[in-house]
Amino acid sequence: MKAKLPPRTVERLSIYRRLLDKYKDLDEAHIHSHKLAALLNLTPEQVRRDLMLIGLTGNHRKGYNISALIGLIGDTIDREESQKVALAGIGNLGKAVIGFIRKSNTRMNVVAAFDIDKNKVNTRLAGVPCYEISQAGKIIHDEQIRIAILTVPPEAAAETASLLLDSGIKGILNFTSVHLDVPPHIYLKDYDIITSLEEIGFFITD
Amino acid sequence: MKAKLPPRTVERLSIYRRLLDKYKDLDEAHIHSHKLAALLNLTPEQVRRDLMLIGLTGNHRKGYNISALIGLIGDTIDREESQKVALAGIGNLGKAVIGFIRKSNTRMNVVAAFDIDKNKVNTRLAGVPCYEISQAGKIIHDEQIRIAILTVPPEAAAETASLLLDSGIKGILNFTSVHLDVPPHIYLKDYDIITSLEEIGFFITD
DNA sequence: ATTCATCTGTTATTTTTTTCACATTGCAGC
DNA sequence: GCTGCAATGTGAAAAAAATAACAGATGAAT
Ligand SMILES: NC(=O)c1ccc[n+]([C@@H]2O[C@H](COP(=O)([O-])OP(=O)(O)OC[C@H]3O[C@@H](n4cnc5c(N)ncnc54)[C@H](O)[C@@H]3O)[C@@H](O)[C@H]2O)c1
Ligand SMILES: NC(=O)c1ccc[n+]([C@@H]2O[C@H](COP(=O)([O-])OP(=O)(O)OC[C@H]3O[C@@H](n4cnc5c(N)ncnc54)[C@H](O)[C@@H]3O)[C@@H](O)[C@H]2O)c1
Repeated sequence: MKAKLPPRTVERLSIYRRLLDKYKDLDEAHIHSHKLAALLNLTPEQVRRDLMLIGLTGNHRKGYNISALIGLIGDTIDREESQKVALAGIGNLGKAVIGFIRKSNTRMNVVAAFDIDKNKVNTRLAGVPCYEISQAGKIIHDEQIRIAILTVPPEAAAETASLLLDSGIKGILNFTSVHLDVPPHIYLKDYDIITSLEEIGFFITD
Repeated sequence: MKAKLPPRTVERLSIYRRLLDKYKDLDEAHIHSHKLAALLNLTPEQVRRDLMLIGLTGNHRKGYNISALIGLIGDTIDREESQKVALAGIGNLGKAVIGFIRKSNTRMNVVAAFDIDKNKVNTRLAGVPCYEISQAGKIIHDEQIRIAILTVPPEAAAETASLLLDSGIKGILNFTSVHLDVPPHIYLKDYDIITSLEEIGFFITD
């Protein structure tokens, strides 16, 4: 299991599942590659190849069975059980992110949030317990959390990241726009809205 | 001007500039391709190729002049003057995004925010005026805003997007996780944190 | 002034990703 | 039960992106 898949395919698989989760209750039990492609601005070939790579066989007439598809994507890209996620920095962005993940139907499970601000600790946010950042080491270790979301202010980014890594975090989603120097076995993903905006600005046509 | 550049290169150019903006005041006037690459987890060849594509010539011994680099990236990826951006949905995420863009040193300029909640309109957020969503059409048209950020609740996404497009918006950065059906000449960029997290979950190694 | 190590600029190569093309399959309708 | 249309599954081709390789440039050291 867990064959070597192209990163782009993994990304799209996650997107297929998110889209189809909304479809699975209503109307059809099956979907065609070209329908799925049209919904996501992809090509039908791309969709078929992705599904081929995970070994899903569609019906030549009816298309792909939606619940089989969702199930197999899960078997392919999810770990055994739901994965625990920690979040550091309960500001506007942190709150939005926690709320969003909680509302989404995903196996990513935010189980702890950390902040330095005493007013924010010992509360719950969308069901997630908030702790002092000083407790992060212990909690991440005890709960075996391996993924962290970093939404602290830029000044605190480097320091907080190294604390997280010392506690056993293996992957970081970094929103701080600060470059983090992480060892090669750590999976780091940066997201910066400015980059997205500038790309849009470059490619729009009047 | 504005040669046909690969999307990946445009993305990285934006990232180079954001990083180097922080460097330009202090220490060195020049930077080597391998230094820049190391700071961003890229290869030196990739950096050199990107800079070659925009016609930047480095000094064979000292590397690239940082201010020349910043200037040329601007000449390449920016439009004439700063670009106006509108934001719809002043919730937690919307507030975080406005604050972030305002603090960043970018030519992307958020000039209007819209919400349906009467308590939020006629205030200012990090200097950005907030209006009723019903005024969006007029303001976007009058101010000739062409880029919009969508941070309304999922239920309102489709409706708000079509309002924005009708008002003259050409590019949308969509955070709602709802699929938007836009005409082909509109540049749509979706961002979904769940996809990023699931990708991290798939690629981390224990 | 010359040597030399090091870095750039660019062509060539490899790898990755997407698209094409089409044989094969399954079902609806006759 | 055939027939034919409309899908899928997949090798092959093409395009895009990343990496390698190296000639030529430059300034530091002597
Ligand atoms: N990448 C993007 O697209 C994007 C968008 C918006 C914001 N951001 C960035 O995300 C971060 C958070 O933004 P925000 O608007 O939520 O800011 P915020 O100021 O509202 O929240 C920051 C939170 O971090 C807490 N904090 C401060 N130091 C800490 C520490 N050492 N350990 C733990 N918590 C600490 C603060 O108490 C606060 O609650 C900032 O770095 C901002 O630049 C990025
Ligand atoms: N993609 C991501 O990573 C990500 C992360 C967090 C949140 N989100 C999404 O972003 C959106 C906003 O999230 P949030 O946490 O800020 O939610 P929120 O509820 O705090 O804010 C939504 C805002 O939109 C306003 N609004 C509602 N209907 C509107 C309309 N028709 N026109 C204009 N404004 C309207 C509300 O008054 C509110 O101020 C949601 O769709 C959420 O799912 C996405």
